[in-house]
Amino acid sequence: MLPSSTVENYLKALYHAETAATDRRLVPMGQLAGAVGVAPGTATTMVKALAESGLVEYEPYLGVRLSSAGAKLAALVLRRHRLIEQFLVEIMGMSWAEVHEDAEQLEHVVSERLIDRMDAMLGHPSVDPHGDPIPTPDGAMATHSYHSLLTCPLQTTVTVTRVADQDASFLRFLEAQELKPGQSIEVEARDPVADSVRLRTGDERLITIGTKAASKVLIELG
Amino acid sequence: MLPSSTVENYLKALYHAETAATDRRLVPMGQLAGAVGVAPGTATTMVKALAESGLVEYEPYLGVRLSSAGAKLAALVLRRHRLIEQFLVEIMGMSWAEVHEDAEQLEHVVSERLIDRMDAMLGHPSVDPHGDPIPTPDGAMATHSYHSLLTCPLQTTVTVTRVADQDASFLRFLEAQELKPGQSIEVEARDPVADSVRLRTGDERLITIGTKAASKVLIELG
DNA sequence: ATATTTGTTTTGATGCATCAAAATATATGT
DNA sequence: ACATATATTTTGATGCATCAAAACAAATAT
Repeated sequence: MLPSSTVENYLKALYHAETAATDRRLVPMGQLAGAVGVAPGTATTMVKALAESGLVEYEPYLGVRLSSAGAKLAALVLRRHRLIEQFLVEIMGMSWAEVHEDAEQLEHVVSERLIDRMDAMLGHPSVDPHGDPIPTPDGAMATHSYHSLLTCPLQTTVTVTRVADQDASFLRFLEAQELKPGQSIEVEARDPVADSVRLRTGDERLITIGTKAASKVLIELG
Repeated sequence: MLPSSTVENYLKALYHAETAATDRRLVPMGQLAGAVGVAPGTATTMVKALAESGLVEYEPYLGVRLSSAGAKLAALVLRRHRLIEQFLVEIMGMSWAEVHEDAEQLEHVVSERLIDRMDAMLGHPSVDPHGDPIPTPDGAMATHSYHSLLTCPLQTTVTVTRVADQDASFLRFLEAQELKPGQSIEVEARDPVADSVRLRTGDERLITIGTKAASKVLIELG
């Protein structure tokens, strides 16, 4: 009855695809297949099985979306993943850049008991090291909507609160540039032609990053 | 190239079967199948595949034994298992009675990085919470030979050093009776007819346990 | 020594997750 | 609107791990 790692991974990928999209359309098969890392036909087959179990709604040729049961399950996988990341960083002293792959494996095998223990040791955190919100045990997740370095006001002090990318080298870059969640910065200027954003960091250094990178750094004002 | 959880479980079961036996004969298929929890035919099939990969030596109808490569791999799985158990008890404050199943799952997915980190946090322990020795990263394991409460001298203070059973209720019993590794006791008397062993615990309580249970409590003198 | 019991291997099949390539449907360009 | 390009589904097959039951071998009993 309990879903296999494979099922959990499909649901997680769908969850990410759905929340990454601005509108709430169906996720096309190709995109899902790409996210999970399988051939398109494999995703079709799997999605039909998931629809059979009531975890997704599938519209042939159009795409797929999570059912409420599927969304809840996805949230619980995300809860495990994010608590594990927080644990690896806070308790085990690992770098936020290197915990993703470990969490990716562990999330499918940790027992509820163990997750509860981690949660308690961490003081029931609401976000993980990347600022991603940690769903509650019943699958509810705070859905804050953020500004990014691309959309926030200029010349205003803002605080990095979340980083929407798990790539290790990008995370190491942010760490080196003092752009981890919690740190304060200011956007000096944006240059659409140069496709760049200029920042003043907390320690008054000026750095310039591309807009794609800037869009992944989410902030809140103040 | 890396062995599946299934392979790791077969090797682990073989390792346990081989070290549990006093002589060093082949492990019969039925026993292996039972230990792994599969039908006999399944074990035969799997063992032939393992032999193909050079991890075991297989003698049809007689049984199977680990090759040196297989023994090394088994030791590394045991290393992961035991470090995880020690971690769950020492760092996460879980009970020694409840960590086995969690470790059973985690041992197949923890990365080397994570295991090394645990090892360091624990100060490179040589035994786990049950007193089982932890193999080194190159697969070497201290093979101490122990007395048990069945074989040790009477009226002599001994120290519990290892418990050769992972059953949660047995472990809880030992804990309640102050018979965990490290605690000092004395064997008062043995009664072969009653199939029992009478003990005086550290706090001078007298308790009587069966010989089967007594044989699982390993001790050293002093 | 032969029959019976016990243990092992073989056989044929199943479920899950996957792929490549063929077939089909949808979208796009001019 | 039609040809072309792109995306999706089907089809047929594969690998791994498993089972049940039939066939077979080894040990045991009388």
